[in-house]
Amino acid sequence: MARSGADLALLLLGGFRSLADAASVELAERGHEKIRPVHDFAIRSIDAGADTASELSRQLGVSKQAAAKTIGFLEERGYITGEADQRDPRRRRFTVTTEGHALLATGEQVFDELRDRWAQRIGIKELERLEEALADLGIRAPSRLDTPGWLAGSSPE
Amino acid sequence: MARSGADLALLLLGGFRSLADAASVELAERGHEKIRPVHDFAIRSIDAGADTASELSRQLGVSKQAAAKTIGFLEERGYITGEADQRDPRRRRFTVTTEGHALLATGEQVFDELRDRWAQRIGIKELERLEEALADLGIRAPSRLDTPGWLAGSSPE
DNA sequence: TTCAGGTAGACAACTAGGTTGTCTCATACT
DNA sequence: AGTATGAGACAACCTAGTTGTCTACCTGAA
Repeated sequence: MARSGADLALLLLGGFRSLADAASVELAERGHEKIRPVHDFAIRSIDAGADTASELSRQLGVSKQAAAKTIGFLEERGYITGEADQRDPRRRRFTVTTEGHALLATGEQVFDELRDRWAQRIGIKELERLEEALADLGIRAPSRLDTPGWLAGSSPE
Repeated sequence: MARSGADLALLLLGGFRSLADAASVELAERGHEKIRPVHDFAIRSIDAGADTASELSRQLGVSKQAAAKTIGFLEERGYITGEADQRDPRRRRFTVTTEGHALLATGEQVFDELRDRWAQRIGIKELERLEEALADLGIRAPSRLDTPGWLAGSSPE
């Protein structure tokens, strides 16, 4: 039973890590290796219209160079494909490939399966209650997943 | 309301980040800047007897070099102090200073205050229920807080 | 009593994933 | 036309870790 704030923080981190690590393994087994959340987010952003490096960097809140690196990785892996913009030759416009959409779908599926497994352990009602409590606390998806110093600036401390 | 596994993962991460970021700010305001969780863990380990770099590295599950860096930081900040071992001149033995214990106490306090704030928002019963649900899922403190690839290998994907 | 093996800690070089600054070049406003 | 703005690339750097190699020293066994 957690009684201290630090324990609560560790429970939340542990819960996330538990899901994340399991998902990582699952994804690798299904042919998607070395995928990080930022890749998923990037693909979604591109799909949603952030189809240039600069625009993606704004969407993800990282530097243009970081976005360019991510794009490089995704293109190399075949999740997105790029070609020069007709109207503005400076730009390269990217689109999500079938492979990219498959990654998104697989990722969703993997997480849903993990959630189902949790529901079996503590009951769907209890799980929904947990989700609701967190939502009630106004928790939202972090704008950035990483950030040097995200752990750096904080935590079980 | 979260219905997908990915959302659940983001809620947990968001919850942790929310606590962690707030704690970071609080700690800095109370005179402890640039403190990371690993520092807290390291100090506790040293206090518990892992008083050399090598032993600390084993306790924290990182390389000796990483442990040595952490020790260097903590010593420079005055949280720990070291002196040569009488019996084995290779070793430097470290002890936690008053300052170090103060950091631990402040950290605990900060997290407890943040938890109290959450309790006020959703009620202590609901919060305890959340904690219990996570505990029932067998969630435990991650053995390592960081690990290149902790997010790297996984997540909202 | 010597000597082999293991351990402590330091140094160097490397990796990953970001950062900032500077540059070129092309578009778009005035 | 001319200037401001934005795209993308390059280089250099940062942080927090890694591995490999080295010396110095302890310890236990022949």
